[in-house]
Amino acid sequence: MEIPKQYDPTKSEDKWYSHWSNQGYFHSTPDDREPYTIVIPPPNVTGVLHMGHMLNNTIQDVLVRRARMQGKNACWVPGTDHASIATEAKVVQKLRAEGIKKSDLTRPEFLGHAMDWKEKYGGVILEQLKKLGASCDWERTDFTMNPDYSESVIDTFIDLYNKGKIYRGVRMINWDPSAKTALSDEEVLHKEVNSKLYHVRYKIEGSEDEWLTIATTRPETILGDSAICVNPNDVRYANLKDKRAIVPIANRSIPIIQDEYVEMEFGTGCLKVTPAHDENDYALGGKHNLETIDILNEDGSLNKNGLHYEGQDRFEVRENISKELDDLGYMVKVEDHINKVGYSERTNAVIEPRLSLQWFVNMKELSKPALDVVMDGTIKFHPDNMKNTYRHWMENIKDWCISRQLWWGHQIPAWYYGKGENDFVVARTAEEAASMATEKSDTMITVDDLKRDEDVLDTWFSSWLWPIAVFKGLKEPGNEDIKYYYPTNDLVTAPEIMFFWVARMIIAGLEYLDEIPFKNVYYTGIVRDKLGRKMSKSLGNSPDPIELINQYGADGVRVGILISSPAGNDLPFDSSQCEQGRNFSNKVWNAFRLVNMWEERDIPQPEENKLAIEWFNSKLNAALESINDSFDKFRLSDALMTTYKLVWDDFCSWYLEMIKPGYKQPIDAETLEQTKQFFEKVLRMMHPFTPFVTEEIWHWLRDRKEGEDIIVATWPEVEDINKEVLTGFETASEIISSIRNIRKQNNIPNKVKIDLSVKINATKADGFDTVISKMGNLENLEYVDEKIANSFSFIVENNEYFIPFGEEVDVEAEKEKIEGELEYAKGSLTIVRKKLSNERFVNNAPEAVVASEKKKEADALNKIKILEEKLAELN
RNA sequence: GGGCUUUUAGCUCAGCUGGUUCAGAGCACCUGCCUUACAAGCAGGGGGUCACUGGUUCGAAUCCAGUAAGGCCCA
Repeated sequence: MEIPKQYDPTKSEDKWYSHWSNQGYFHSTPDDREPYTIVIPPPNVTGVLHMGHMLNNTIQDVLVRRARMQGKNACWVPGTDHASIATEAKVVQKLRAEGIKKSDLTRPEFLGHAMDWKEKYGGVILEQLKKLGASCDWERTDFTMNPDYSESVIDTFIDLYNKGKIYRGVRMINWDPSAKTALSDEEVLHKEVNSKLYHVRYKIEGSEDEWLTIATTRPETILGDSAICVNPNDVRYANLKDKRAIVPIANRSIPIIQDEYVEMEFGTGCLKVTPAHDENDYALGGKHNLETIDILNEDGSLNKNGLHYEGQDRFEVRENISKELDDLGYMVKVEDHINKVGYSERTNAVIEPRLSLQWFVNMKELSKPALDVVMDGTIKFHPDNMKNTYRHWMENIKDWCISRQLWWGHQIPAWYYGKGENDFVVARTAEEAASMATEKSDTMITVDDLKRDEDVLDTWFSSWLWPIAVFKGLKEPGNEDIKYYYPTNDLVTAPEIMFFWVARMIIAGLEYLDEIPFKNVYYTGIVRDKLGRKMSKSLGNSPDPIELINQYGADGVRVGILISSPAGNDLPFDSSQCEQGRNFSNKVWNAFRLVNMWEERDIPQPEENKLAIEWFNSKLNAALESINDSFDKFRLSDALMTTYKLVWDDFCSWYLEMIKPGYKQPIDAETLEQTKQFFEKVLRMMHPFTPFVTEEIWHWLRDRKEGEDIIVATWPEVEDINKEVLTGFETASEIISSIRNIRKQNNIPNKVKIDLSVKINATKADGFDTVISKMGNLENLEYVDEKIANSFSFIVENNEYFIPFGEEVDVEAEKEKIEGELEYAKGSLTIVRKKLSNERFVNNAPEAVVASEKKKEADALNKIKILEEKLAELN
């Protein structure tokens, strides 16, 4: 059968993926084997696969496939999260396009639309993962709003509430005026922006023409001012004590207070205090008992406290009011200023600090044990230094705002029966709530009297249960799955998810199962483009992963993405890396074509083949040992690079060339069999990285029975490594390279056979002569006692090698070359002698080091002698 | 402003407890080759004051201090 010269991924990828799937290799059920479990960081249902997912899931698949081959019961649980804000925004947008307003729908109607949307689009990303080769257990695919999962989320809320770890209260929260919901601190991104610092003067109450000047970046909030604050140590403003100022435009009188909180150096040293719209001001307001004047509506426009600006957007007002202040003579000056502004992670709207009644999780107590298990190494972070960031956050943890003013999500199970702040109960069902409310209020309350909290829970309040909930560990405590698979082994995620998710999963795991959720956390880097920018949808600088797969094959992309992505380091991505990956597949494919075309014959095994086999066996095992070590340390790109070099350099460039029979010549049976076994081993080692091409070749290489697939083949064991053979080969390869060099420099074609004479000066190195003969295409290899006149020569380990001159030889060029080498040898001699003449070195350095320097000296002297003789001969 | 972290070849990175893996790898680049598995290839080659300054040491890319420039997180 004709086998194409180039490997075509499109012919094998879908075929093998469905084969694996049909054979049930991805599915796991508990048994006697050691489990190896990964839960996928659930991608967002609104998402499409981007390069970050590619990186993340390639890593997980590599880990899972290797574990499976190691005989572990590998289970990779996939799924998605419901992504409250993002999904609700998408659905609202879609409905709007159809002419439907969310406000015209009832909650159940809206949720119906949202669920339809999820059914239609929510699985896209999981389908895309299949293209990548992800060996997830699809039968276990979960979703954070599946009925069982949802019950666990609600139960958790109720439980934490009953334990007093969830409370409801008025706090300053992050308000997203676009999504019209509260956000947690983690969902706010702070960006540095060019803005302005407005210097505005306020008249001192009761004075003729006495003023104070404040500096603010937000002049629109002036209408919500309830005080001016100065530092009591600020002599400039000592005269303002106990006075009052008049807010411009609003013409309200406000107190001038003193507090050391104010930085004297910043701005003018006078701070306007707006307790309703700034976290720090809110604290000051509480301390000094100030009025709280809220000037904003939930959509970011001004309310009636905004006076004639009512209804205008906050940013319009900023423009307009600064003009008005200027017109009225209040604006002293406007300076350029760089400050940090918070943006909504999801909608990119500028966040408003807003005073609001929300639900919170008290994090102080919960976080303590979660900090400990990371610091004491019970859970390992890769890279390790991520621990520092984790500790810093955990030690400064704030309460977690978990309510969101949205419909898509888990509706908070709180039921209100009255107007009072505490007139509510937390319960699973309305009926339960009614009886609890009756008891609490001491009056008869029915289901009809109750109003359920409108809000839903933060999506992360459900994803933090992921490693437990996918195994129904809360719904059916102690079931087979949770006992077997939990704690999971490794979690692979991005560093920015550490607080959103990693920390909270650890908290939930310890709180509910009294056990960590995973043993290792591998933090991937951020995928960046060539210019170092983070790949993002908005920049449009991210290649479409599916396109890449079509172009280079899934294997090629997997290699391309892993070849330079050490844990925790950013991954500067360039599609040329995928090209390298594609080339790698092709290389192996062609190695297979070579082996495949050899004709087996019952002939004696040549000496050089025996040696080649012995050498490659040691080489492979040495590489395997190093690859295993890299895997253990989660250094996947190192593991891949070692594999890559083993396959390309050692297996293809050296081993196959060493045993390759002459053109149309047969190969002995023993060598062929051994070679196939080697091939199978390297394929197995490659398989986690390049699953498709290895499965394809695996089946070409031999006839396989049902179930003999590489995906379930065993990971090779490290066997004997013969160090002597390895060093012997090193020397031989140096000799072969030197021969090739001489050929090249003197235009001796590779086809032309040449003679090589060897003069042993030191120890005779190795038994690689047959290999050298073959690889150097030698006619004769002989040992001599005297130098060979009229020959090219080179030195390896103090032994001299001679290749007789052909007819036309440039003696001058040869002399020049030798002079160059001589120069170099003399140079190294002076360096070594300088070292050895330093008494303190000789006296203080360890013996071994001194001895090695002495050997260097001897070697250099020897080399100089040989070269000088050679030169004399040429003259 | 606080914490963490990085700086080694054109690019991306290794380099463990200071000294024979000490200046390395892959890619890119240059020069030959369409040699019979592979031009998605083969054989060669060039390229680095290890950010800077000082210190410790017989000896520093490696340890210490400072400086500079980047990155991340938090305020």
